[in-house]
Amino acid sequence: MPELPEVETIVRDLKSVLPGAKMKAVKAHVPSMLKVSEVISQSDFFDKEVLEVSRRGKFIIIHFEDNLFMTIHLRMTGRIIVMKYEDDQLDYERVRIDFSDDKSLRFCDVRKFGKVWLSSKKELDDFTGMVKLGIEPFSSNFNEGFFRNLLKGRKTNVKSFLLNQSLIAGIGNIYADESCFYSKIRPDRSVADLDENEISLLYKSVIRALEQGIRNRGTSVSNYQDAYGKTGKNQELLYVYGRGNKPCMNCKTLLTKTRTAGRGTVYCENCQK
DNA sequence: CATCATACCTGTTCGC
DNA sequence: TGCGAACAGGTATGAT
Repeated sequence: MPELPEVETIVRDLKSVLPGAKMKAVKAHVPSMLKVSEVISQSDFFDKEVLEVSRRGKFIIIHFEDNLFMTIHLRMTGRIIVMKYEDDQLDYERVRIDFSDDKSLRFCDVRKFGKVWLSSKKELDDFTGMVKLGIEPFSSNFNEGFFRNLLKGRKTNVKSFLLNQSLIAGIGNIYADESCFYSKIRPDRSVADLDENEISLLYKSVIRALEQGIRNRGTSVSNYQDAYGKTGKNQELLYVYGRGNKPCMNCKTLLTKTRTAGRGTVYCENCQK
């Protein structure tokens, strides 16, 4: 659920409220969800100012002065809310970080898959697992040629390829299915069978799907909300994700729901070849 | 190395 | 209506 567009939306929200604030306290209601690297302690962050907020794949990175970093991954049901300082604990609140200026960041997560890491800059990549991430879809290096080279020699199917974070960072189940529909390619096709035209179309479709998601402040299909607790609008623009057995918006054929790459996958048998 | 299956969780939906 | 099974999906891990 929270995929690149949802995380990007939250990061933009955080950029407008966190820089300049100083961390005052950290409280992990579920201790296993807060990981502190061995070379620092959480008290090192106290009174340190937030310099900037950024994103890498589906990771949220909060950069503090003195080269200290707080990294957050929402996994599937994670949510971040920035609110005024209050003592009330939110539903499924797992980690609470209080800042100066009456601000409080709450990390809520029904299923407890999400994580918060505290680390120095030096160990940031290895400690969080970000080191394994592939290219950013919106980096200038990610052009059609790069995409073609990524596919070269692989035998996996299109869906698995798109979901593999070590190749391209940020695509999840929603945008993978939508990208396949845009490019009229079945998700279970082998990438080795794609012709030049299809590769080109798939590349453009990935960018189009992610851009549209960001423009609409994310897809709220289950419980995704931005940092202010508001839902996105992209769910109104989905062609296939979550629409199994409903008519294709293009040809009215009932959409097929299957399992590919271990995920629920929806596509149109008529439109996608 | 590449690929695939499974575990991690818990609220929701489905089938009988 | 009630209850248990299946499902939801991002990623680390282990198996092949």
